[in-house]
Amino acid sequence: MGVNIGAILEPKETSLETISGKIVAVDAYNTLYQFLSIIRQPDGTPLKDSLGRTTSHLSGLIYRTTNLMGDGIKQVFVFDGKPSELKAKVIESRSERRKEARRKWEEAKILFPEEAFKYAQASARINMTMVEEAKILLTYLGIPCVQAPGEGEAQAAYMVRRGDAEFVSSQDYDSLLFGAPVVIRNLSAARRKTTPEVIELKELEEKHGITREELVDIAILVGTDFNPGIKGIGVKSALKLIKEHHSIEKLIAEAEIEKIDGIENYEIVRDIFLHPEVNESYEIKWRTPDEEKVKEFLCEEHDFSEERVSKALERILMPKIKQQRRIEQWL
DNA sequence: CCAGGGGA
DNA sequence: TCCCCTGGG
Repeated sequence: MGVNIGAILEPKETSLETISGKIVAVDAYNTLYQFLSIIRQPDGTPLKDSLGRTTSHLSGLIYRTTNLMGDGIKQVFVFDGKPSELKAKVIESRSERRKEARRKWEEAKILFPEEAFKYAQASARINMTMVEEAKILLTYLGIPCVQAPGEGEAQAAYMVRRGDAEFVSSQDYDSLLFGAPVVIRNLSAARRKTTPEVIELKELEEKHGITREELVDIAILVGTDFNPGIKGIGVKSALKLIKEHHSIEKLIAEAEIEKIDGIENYEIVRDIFLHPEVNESYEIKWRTPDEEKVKEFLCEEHDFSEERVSKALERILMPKIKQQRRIEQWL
């Protein structure tokens, strides 16, 4: 998933307190996928309501969003639009991979139960219903949703560039290529073990002495969702090549690479990252959460525990009053 | 993933 | 308070 440039990045640890009061543009698809693949029983079965409908994505959403809201973090969810036709190959191969994983999952459930979970994870797929349900829940929570015409990460990056948000929240790095100044990873509830970390585009450029255009060319050499990349070239060697030659054109001209298999369409891919299609007239507005609607949707329709949902909602309606009391007592 | 309880 | 574990839907 996404582009594999992690090895040349140096994420900096941060904290929820640092992010408090700031706006985060959340890569919705990435987040939902994460929930769907991880929130499962040991045998790989996702959470389901009494009618057998999957609810893992809703469970993840309600608890995390309310936790972050309680910590004073504002979220706007950005949803994917139509995928580029160049993604057809990737989509096809992912679909194949999932089919194979599903088969292995069924097999493992009987023969190697301890392996079942990982195959279930690999077979996870976000469908249209899940996306619609997520939008409904977020709307009831008063969290704005922005629809991208194309790539959600491109839209989120644009929103940060415009100053409408401070970070893109995603586990993938693609939004850096789309020009997001700051990406935040591991944004989750406070008591998790993993700490949130930020990657700044400017720092990355300065550290390696490259421009974003060059970074995009590095990614193309390695492989993106829009092209396979050159076999045998990882991010380290791609960085070295581009630092030396500055562009794929020159790299080819100077005959440094023998075959261009896997990067034939590099000009188009480059254009996708540098000039993506975005919606410029979105509206971001936070509303007061509709407690009753949230409870109706989650508890009545999807069998969530009313006690748990109420507690989650309390976090947004009384955000961190405890802390204030403690300070008052001290004074 | 997150909630909540139990034990150190 | 922290860590670990189990269940959540």
